[in-house]
Amino acid sequence: MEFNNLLKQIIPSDEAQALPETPSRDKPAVYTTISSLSELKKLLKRLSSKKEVAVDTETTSLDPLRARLVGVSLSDAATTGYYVPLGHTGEGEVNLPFEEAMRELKGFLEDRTVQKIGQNIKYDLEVLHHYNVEIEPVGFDTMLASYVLNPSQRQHSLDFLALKHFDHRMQPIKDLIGTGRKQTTFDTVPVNKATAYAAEDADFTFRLRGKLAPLIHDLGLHDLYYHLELPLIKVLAAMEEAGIRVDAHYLAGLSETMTGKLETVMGEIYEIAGGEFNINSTRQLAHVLFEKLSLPTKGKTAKKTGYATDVRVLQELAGLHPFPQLVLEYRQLSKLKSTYIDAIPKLINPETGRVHTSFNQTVTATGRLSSTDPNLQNIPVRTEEGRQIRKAFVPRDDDHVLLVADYSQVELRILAHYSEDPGLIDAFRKGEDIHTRTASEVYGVKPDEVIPEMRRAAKTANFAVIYGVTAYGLSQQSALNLDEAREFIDTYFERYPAIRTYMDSTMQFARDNGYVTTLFNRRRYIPEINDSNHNVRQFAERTAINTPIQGTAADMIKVAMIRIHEKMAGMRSKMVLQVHDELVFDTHKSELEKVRKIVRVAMEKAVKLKVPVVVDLGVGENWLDAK
DNA sequence: TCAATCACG
DNA sequence: ACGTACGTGATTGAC
Repeated sequence: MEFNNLLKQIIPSDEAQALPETPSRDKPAVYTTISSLSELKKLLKRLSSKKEVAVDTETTSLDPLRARLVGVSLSDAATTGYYVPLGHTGEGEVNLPFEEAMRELKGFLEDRTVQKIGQNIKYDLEVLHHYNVEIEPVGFDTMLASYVLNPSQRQHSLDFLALKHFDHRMQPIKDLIGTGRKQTTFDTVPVNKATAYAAEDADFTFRLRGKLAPLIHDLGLHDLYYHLELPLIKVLAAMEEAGIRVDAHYLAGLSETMTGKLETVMGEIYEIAGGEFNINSTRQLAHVLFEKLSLPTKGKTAKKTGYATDVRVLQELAGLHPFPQLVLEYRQLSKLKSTYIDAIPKLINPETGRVHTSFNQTVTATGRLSSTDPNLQNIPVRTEEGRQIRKAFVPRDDDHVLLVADYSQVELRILAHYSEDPGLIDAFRKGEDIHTRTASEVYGVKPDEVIPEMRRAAKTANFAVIYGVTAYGLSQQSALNLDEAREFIDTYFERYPAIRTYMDSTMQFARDNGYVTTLFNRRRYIPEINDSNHNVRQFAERTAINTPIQGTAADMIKVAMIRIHEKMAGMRSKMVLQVHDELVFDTHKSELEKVRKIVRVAMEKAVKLKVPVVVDLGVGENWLDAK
């Protein structure tokens, strides 16, 4: 039921009259079940003369690659919607004949004269692709539009957007399929109820386009939206469909090894603790560390609910007692086992034998992608034990190899571009090792006199600048103490003076406008930049510094991905993963040189910066060896 | 559902 | 004198 009507029932009618009008109040929505093939043909014939039509699919699963199609809904005007039942399984339910109906729908969905509008249309693309149906052209995605308008907004669901933009409460899906253990699938929903639900989805998707498209235009987001984010949808859909092969047999072996190691470490831990306890429980662990063993505490947890036992604390305590080191080992091993070694094989799709992550395009505040189910953007690489897990990611068969391409120092190059700092630009133009150059500048020694310790400090400082440097933060991350960190930063800005100017002017822009932008005009609002609370304001300032840099890097790789996808059309090789500054390709051996060239050029020429953009390429029989 | 922890760029 | 790195997602325990 519509929200204003709900209110009308509980407040006096004269007050209800004062509520703002919405179209649905004036004109009740008409949602129609399409109950025969001839009706479908008639409808699609009428819709084929429209400029744009909203499309939505109803299925049996949130996972588009496992989902079976249950119905399709369409809308070509506010307050109207149509539902085409295809796979309802309830007793006495009437579906359209599947093959014939799909043939008609395919003709319409692939009719290039009609722009298709969707909400999270990547999902519908993947579902329909399973039935050999494309959606083209994709003219608008309401979820993606909402994200581009405000990437900090937590929700872009249709329910949320209908409430926000139309003050309308959508019918909850829970009302149809239930929740928890009693949850059913959409195919068991009676057709009449399905129509009310599904047609409403298409209706409000259509209406939202009318609201959001002008906003996209008004905020100068046209190019970002129509030439970057919207075309990326199909690229991501193809990557998700392709998936990556995982060697489950190898991981099973790793799991056995890990179990053995864990048992050994656990035994040693219980020995010292004088009895068994749950090492995973920070409360129980803190009890053992700080009461039984009387080790000194190193501060509270973030929310101050207890004493911290994180890696930094345990590393410090490791100098005093053998126990903390064992806990560190336990933590590392159990993390790898539960999060990766045992979890990933469960997500192998039995049909394809591969893992198909979901790349989310509407999550991050900066414009980056995120990856879930499983997250393939945080596969271990930093420790030796972790690297063994990377080896499990392999080419699809013996005719393929993995090709990895990653941007070299892309965020620092973007900083050089934005700040136009002469020293930073000079270093990149000469192809110098940027961290050695920084160490040489700050410590005042020749590059060949830079010792590893100096380079390490310089490297940390270079990252710190991108994050919005503070002396305290640098001292926590490096071997420098607070005073040394202060001095290091002072000297750093003496050597790279334009960086400080750039940081100041970025913060000033944020204070004046309430937002910052990337090179592609992606916008992130930072209202806290003028907050009266010092901490809140400083956090906002670091965000203001970091977002244009991280966000521009995200823009760049998205441009490259679209170009690469176009250039690789019809080839056997597939782009399969993106990890922020890295792309992974499952490459047919016969196409290796061609793919290499396409990828290098697309990535390096995605954006013209004032410094060279450099890409490192590697090839191997698994993800680790290819890097 | 939140907090703590830790995996990645 | 403030209290601090930027951006994510998954697992586990505790309530």
